[in-house]
Amino acid sequence: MQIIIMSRRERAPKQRVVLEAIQGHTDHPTAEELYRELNKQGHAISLATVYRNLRALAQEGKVRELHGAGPDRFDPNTHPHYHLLCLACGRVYDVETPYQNALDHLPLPPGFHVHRHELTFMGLCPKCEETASL
Amino acid sequence: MQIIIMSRRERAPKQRVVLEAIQGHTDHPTAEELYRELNKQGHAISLATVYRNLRALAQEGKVRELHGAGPDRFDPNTHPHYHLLCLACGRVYDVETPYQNALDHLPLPPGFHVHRHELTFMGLCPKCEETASL
DNA sequence: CTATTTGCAAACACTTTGCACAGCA
DNA sequence: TGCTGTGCAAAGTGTTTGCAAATAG
Repeated sequence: MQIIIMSRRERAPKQRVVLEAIQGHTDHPTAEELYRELNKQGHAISLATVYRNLRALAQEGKVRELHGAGPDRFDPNTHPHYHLLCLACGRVYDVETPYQNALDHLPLPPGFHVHRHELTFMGLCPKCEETASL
Repeated sequence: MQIIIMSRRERAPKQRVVLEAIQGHTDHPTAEELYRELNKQGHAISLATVYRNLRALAQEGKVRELHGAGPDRFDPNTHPHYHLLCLACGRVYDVETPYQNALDHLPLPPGFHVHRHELTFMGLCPKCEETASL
């Protein structure tokens, strides 16, 4: 059990708000998307603060940054896991497949050391598979 | 010795120059790096043209675009293969490991279709493994 | 002559930063 | 008081684009 005593207000309220917002997502939102969502919900917060807190949370290991074409996306799921990028719409989905530890122990040229790997499947999502011309 | 006969001039000379330049690399250069290299070698070419031709070559499948933190990188090796990103210096290396076809046939929720996958190992390169504080 | 390619500079998309102020200890 | 967090606008980085000039067919 944990007892939390706050002397009244908290230290970095916007960071908590950003973290809670992204934790409500499985769809890997961009900073801009979170910013718009928060303001729509009545939280007065600037885009710069959303960026600052997302990057800070990433440093602390509480969210993960995803790079690709277009703006960076953020993932509240920090467990090792994989993604599927829809080649038609650009959305990023989580993939349940267990982390393939073996891949981190493949033989490599001397001097190289693998900490972990990232695996992204490229394909089509249900929403796009019919429409797809690609 | 090489004898070159051209019917006079060619269609998109700068594109050929860009392609040849990147084909001389295994280190996944950025557009800026290629631009500087070419001009150093005496080819008058603009950065915009380097970008335009790299993107065009990518569409034609003659080079591959790599996204990550910082500027996009370009890879003349279009065969399916993997990369190692050095977490210390940011350089990207090719990894010889054979393409794991099995990964493209893992069970997924209905409606998802995998075309291929991209796998990036994160770790340290020989140049950084000693220096590494990370 | 018409279509394509290029350079240049401007525009653009995304992200970070300087600074002044507000909030908390 | 002094340190941290925030907003705002400006600056920064990486990339694309409009347009006119050059070049190819």
